[in-house]
This record gives sequence, structure tokens and C-alpha cells, in this order.
Amino acid sequence: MPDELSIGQLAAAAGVNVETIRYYQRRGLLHEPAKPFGGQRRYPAAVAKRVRFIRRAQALGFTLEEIFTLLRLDGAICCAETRKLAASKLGLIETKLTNLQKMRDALAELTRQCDAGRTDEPCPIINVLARDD
Amino acid sequence: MPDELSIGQLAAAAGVNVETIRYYQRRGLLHEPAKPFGGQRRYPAAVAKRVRFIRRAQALGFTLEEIFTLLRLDGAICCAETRKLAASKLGLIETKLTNLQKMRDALAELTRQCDAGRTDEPCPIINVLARDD
DNA sequence: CTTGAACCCGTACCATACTACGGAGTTTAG
DNA sequence: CTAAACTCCGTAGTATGGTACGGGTTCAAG
Repeated sequence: MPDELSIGQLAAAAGVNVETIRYYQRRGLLHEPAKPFGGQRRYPAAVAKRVRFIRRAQALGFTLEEIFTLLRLDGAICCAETRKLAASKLGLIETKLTNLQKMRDALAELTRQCDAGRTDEPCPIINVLARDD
Repeated sequence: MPDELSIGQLAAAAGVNVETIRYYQRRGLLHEPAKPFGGQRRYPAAVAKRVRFIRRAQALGFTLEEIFTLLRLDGAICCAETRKLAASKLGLIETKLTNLQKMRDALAELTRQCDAGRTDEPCPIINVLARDD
């Protein structure tokens, strides 16, 4: 693989659509290299790494907006801010996990009752998430 | 609080915008009460609970489409069809749980490394996101 | 040197989930 | 009884994260 890729090669290397690359450029997540006089842009192979970074961060629940911040922090010596972002995501995820487990238990109970043949007890799914504050 | 609310009171009780109530009605997530001759609709206070359920389910990553089917299960007495629906929703929830757990583990590990790390090295969170497979 | 794939660029479109707007009718507090 | 506040309803606009299209340019293989 050459060090200078076309946008199509970059997209393939990063496992995304060409349009996604262009979209990330518009969003400011990727730098758009200068276009040579009447030619086509070339991308250093390292950009693919950056794109994969973006996708992995998305998979962890970060928005593109947040990833933009994350990328700005890249190379920064102190990671206090990055840590803060990660920790707050972590908190959100923990809460979600707890609630999801409650829902799972409620549904599992419903199917369990189903299998036990008792058809007279309705399952109040709403109630498991109904902390009526 | 009276048992019959105006749409504005319902929205306030549920902590959402009036337009959101109307939107949920259009989507079929909420029943739209009949309008009295030239008058204004009234909503049972219990509807607010349903709306809060919807919001919490959304926070868990369910789409309104999915929540629609979830709501159909609420209070359902078991029959073959609800059992099937419940089982499929259970599968959906298990998948979400697995994914969230992976996200949590990854983030927890990252913040742990962050805490363990010295401040003169590049941030491990960034490093991991940028790792070259 | 031709032909077809790939690139460029702007614009438009998609799904999801709202949010705002405008003008008319209805309710309610003073 | 009046004026502000609220409701009704359809339509249009917003944000997010892309994807598609079309007409023109450029590149690369034969």
C-alpha cells in the first residue's frame, strides 16, 4: 500500500464509504488535503488510522461532536480531559446497563410465566422502568 | 393533580414538550382521546407514566418503533403471539446488554489505564482508539 | 488515444426524533 | 366580559450521521 492514497483507496483502507470521508471533512474531523492544479487529492496512509479511530469511538457511544474534541486532545500530554469524557460516558453506560437488566428480568419473567402455563398474570413492563419521581 | 389533564398539563407531568405528545400520537405510541364537540381533548393522568416509560426506553437505546412493540407487551396476558414477541424483545435486550457491557469494559479499562499512567505519556485512551490492527 | 473507472463538487435526499410556526378556535382568570 | 393563555391542526424546519445523484474532470490500462 502506497503512502499516498486516493480518496477511494483511503475509504477502502478505513472500511468506510467515500462519502463518509467527504462528510468527515465537512465536519472538520479530517483535514482536506490541497488539490493539485487540476488534479486529485492524495491522502497519507495515516489518515485511515484516524478514520478507524473515529469509528471505534462511535462504537463506544461518542458522537462525532465529542470525537472532534477527542481528536483535538490527541497528542496532548495530559489526558485529564479525555479521562473526564470517558468517565462520563462510562457513568451513562452503567445506568443504561442497570435499566436494561431490569427490563430483561421483567420480560424473562413474562416468558417464564408463559411457559409455566399461567395465563392470568399480566406483565407490567412499564412498571419496571416506572420510577415515578 | 386532576385525573383528566389537558395536553399541556400532560406534557408538563411527563416532562416533555406538547409537540412531543402530539408526535407520539401520530406515531401511534399514545392513544389520541376523542375531541368533544368543538372542545379540547382530556388525558387520563396515567398517560404521563406511559410517556415517561417511552423516554426511559429511548435512553436505553430503543427506537420508537421498538418501544411501540414493547408497549404492546405491557400488561399482556400470555398467548402464543405475545410470548413470541416477548422472546424476540428479550433477544434484542440481550444483544443490547452485551454490546453495552463491551462498551463499559472498554471504557472502564481505558480510564483505569489513564489513572495508572504517568502524565508525560500520550493518553492511553487515545492510544487504544488509534491502535493499528 | 480511447474508454471506462475513479474523482470532484454541490446539492439533494434518507431515517429518526423531534421542534417551531401560524392562524383559528377554546378556556380561564380577573 | 375581556384578554391572556392554551389548544388544534397541518405543514415546515432542525439535528445527526450519513447516502445518492449528476455532470464534469482526470487518471490508468490496453
